[in-house]
Amino acid sequence: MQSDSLRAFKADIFQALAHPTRIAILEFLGKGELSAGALMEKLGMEQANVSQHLAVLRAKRIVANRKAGNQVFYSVRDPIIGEVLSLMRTYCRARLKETLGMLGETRKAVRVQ
Amino acid sequence: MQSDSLRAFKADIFQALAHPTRIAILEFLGKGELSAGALMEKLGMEQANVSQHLAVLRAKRIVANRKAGNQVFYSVRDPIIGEVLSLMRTYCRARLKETLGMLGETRKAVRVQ
DNA sequence: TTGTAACATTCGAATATTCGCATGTAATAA
DNA sequence: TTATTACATGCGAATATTCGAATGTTACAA
Repeated sequence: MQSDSLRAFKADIFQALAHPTRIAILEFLGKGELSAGALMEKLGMEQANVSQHLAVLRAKRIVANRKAGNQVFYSVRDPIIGEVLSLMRTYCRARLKETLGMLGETRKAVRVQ
Repeated sequence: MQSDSLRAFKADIFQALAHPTRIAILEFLGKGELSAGALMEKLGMEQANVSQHLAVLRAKRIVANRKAGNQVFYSVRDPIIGEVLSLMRTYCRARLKETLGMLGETRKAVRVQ
């Protein structure tokens, strides 16, 4: 049986992944290390906002940060996170496809009417 | 490039997984269909609370429900969810082990002092 | 020293989540 | 019909998350 504290830990990590901006950050970082400024540009969002989301990912130790002079470079600590995101992408694509398929059936039904 | 709506969808699913009780529910359902009452017993929680968490999982279409007379049986719609949880378990176990290891190092360091 | 670029943090308002408690509903038994 | 079992839902308080706006901090250049 699984301990409650392990479940709490998992829930904490899922919570950290439960935001579109943080998912985007982790997807960008999956291709390699990036500075906070580069992430900000790629995301097209406010600097403070990106920094706040990075703080969430740092607090949960999902990303590591390396200072290089003026800049701070971020990277994903464990590649398993990338696998989790990849699996979730597969899942969501299948669900969306299913939903669109259902819409198609509805259209057909309406047309037949 | 990935669409924002796909990321929002993923974030929504992660949000649904971001609670210890819902993780426990999905782990129990991973072994097979269970009634709401059986889940309540296994979880040792209030009926209304379990029902609320089931409502969250239903709203995101992560679980299916089948009425049989007086009871409602729940099941996980897509086995990928089980894979996501399994991967996250691997991740969290590694992180916890790492943390415990660091504590060990600290003890050693203190001892050496 | 002063200035500036690159990030981080704090604060407050808006919003969302979670829980206990009470109540509602559907199926069935008496 | 009335009662009971098995779930679901509505409500309100406590708590957490999120964002923009303002302010700090650190490294380095002038």
